[in-house]
Amino acid sequence: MHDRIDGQTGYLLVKLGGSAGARFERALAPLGMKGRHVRVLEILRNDPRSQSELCQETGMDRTTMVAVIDELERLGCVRRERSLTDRRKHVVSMTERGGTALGESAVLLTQAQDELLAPLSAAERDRLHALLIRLYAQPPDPCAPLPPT
Amino acid sequence: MHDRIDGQTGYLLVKLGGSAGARFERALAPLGMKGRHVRVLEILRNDPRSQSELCQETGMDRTTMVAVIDELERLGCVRRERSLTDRRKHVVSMTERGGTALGESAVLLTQAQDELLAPLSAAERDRLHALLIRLYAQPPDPCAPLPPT
DNA sequence: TATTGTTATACTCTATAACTATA
DNA sequence: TATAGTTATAGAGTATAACAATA
Repeated sequence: MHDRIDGQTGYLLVKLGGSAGARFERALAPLGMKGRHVRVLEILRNDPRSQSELCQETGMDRTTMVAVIDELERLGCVRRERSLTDRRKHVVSMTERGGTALGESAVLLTQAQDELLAPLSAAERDRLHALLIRLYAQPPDPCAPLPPT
Repeated sequence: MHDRIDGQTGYLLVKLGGSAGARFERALAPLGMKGRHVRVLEILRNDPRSQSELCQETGMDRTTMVAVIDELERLGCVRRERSLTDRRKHVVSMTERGGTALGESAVLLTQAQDELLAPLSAAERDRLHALLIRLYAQPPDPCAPLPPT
């Protein structure tokens, strides 16, 4: 009796998620970026988006998005322009420098993930991935209102 | 090429950890408690501890611990007393009411975990648990400096 | 001097409300 | 009137610095 919550699967997930998140943020620090910047750049890789579209796709608040785009602009990774068709909108597009930063971040993040998953064999990683996908795809309460990293 | 970070195992872990954490916090809300209160109560279940001992065992900052103990005291779950042997220390002990609250929280958290793991069979849950334990026990950078829930 | 607990303070992240300009 | 973006502001959560009491 008296199952301690600490040590159970759900809590392990919380703790590992937290430490994985911290690990990824640490990996990105040399670029002066955080996870949320990368997530925006990944969306912008193919096509420009308005800020509100970026909000919808990331789940971020629009006031947070203003700050994130400000920071990406300051880093030279992104450009803001008035939309010609709807002058209320800012079209955000990725610059060449943004593409470079995105590539660098992918390298750093992949490396950090490899370190994180180092204790597992390739087959075990695949099994873990498959199990997590199953959890993530859960229909009721589908992990929707996520604290965005 | 161009592996998107989104969708990879490490990022799944971050997202699932976040949503699992939110789920647990939501489950505890009816008790007026948060995860960190439960973690402290679990430690106090067997023996009283000083605040600094609680800090060591939880990884929480001592200023944060002051607030957490304040809140638990206000809920009547915990009692602060001067140590007789070292009058600098506050001995924190769990009250009967704290024990009741801990029991209730265990029920709520177990229920929340069952919902979280619902998509998996019992065997799959065991496999997931085993994989997470392996990751958690990782020697280099052992998930130590964790954002405490 | 060092440690325990405390307070005041600051910093990050996030969200709410109010404003502007456009539609 | 509704929407896009912005600003100011406030609320959690956490951490740093300074302080009082005690060792």
